[in-house]
Amino acid sequence: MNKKPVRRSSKQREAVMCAVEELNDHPTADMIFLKVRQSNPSVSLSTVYRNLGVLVEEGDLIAVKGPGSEVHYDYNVSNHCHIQCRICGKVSDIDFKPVEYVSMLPEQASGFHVDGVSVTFTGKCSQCLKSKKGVINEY
Amino acid sequence: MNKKPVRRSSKQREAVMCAVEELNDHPTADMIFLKVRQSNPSVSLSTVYRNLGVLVEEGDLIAVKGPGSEVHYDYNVSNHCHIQCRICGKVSDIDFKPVEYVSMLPEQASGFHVDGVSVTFTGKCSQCLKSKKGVINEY
DNA sequence: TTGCTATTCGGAACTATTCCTATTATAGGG
DNA sequence: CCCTATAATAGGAATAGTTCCGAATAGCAA
Repeated sequence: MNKKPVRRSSKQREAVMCAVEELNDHPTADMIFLKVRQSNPSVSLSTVYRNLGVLVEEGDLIAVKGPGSEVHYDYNVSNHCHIQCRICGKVSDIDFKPVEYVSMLPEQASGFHVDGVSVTFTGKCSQCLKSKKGVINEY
Repeated sequence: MNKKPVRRSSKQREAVMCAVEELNDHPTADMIFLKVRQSNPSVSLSTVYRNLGVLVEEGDLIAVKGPGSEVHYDYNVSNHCHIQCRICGKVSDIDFKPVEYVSMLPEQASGFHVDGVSVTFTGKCSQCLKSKKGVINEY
């Protein structure tokens, strides 16, 4: 029945969790990898990815997908949503509780069993409003 | 200053747009490619991608990103949102108008100039609720 | 028709992520 | 404290989805 494995602790997993908290700005896997490497140079990229997956599965992190191609990770697992800059890809928190809408919608969802919402705003951050670089992804 | 090119019509672009409409169920680039190939076997995958990009840019299509890794395309450009099945990846429309919330939020967005929202629900579709396959992406 | 350049095909390149394999580390008994 | 089962690791290969490139073609304005 494919039961989930018993979790064991590991230095690497702790280091990954730590890095996300210290970076404190919705880092990508690559940014986390670089951060972890600073204190723990032998950690591999695949270890970072595997542990991010585990931490998300355990509910210790949230994975945030926006218009860009990379996944960002958030250690703030409370009910809130995000905004991503179309130009630099930066992700910020917005204090808005989308989960209130979940309970409203299951019946409209044509046969789906609804278990989550992701509300992601897009726009341009204050820095990118000044400088005029190309857009990373125009939706 | 990187001004955008003058658009020309092309058989291929029309075929791509047609395919999205005919498939009528939030197809991915690959599904669109296969559909276009049926009537137009010489069209290349890169042409499909380029035209999807153009059509999205022109506002003729919407690109939908969910928990899966592929982008889905929607010819319904009206104000609504989506739900995606965690298991099979299927995307469906939900008749709910997220744009009403956009105007509420710019000031909370800490310096961002907000220009869009994407509200995507996740869950399990009726078909996948019966059969018990593995989840494509667990957030 | 001519000239400009947007568009095309086809495949190579790229990027983010996952998978693979041999090795190491962890935790729960005995 | 040692044994055993198996979770986790490093490192690199493999994959998937998408973008890029270059030479050839095609749309459109003059």
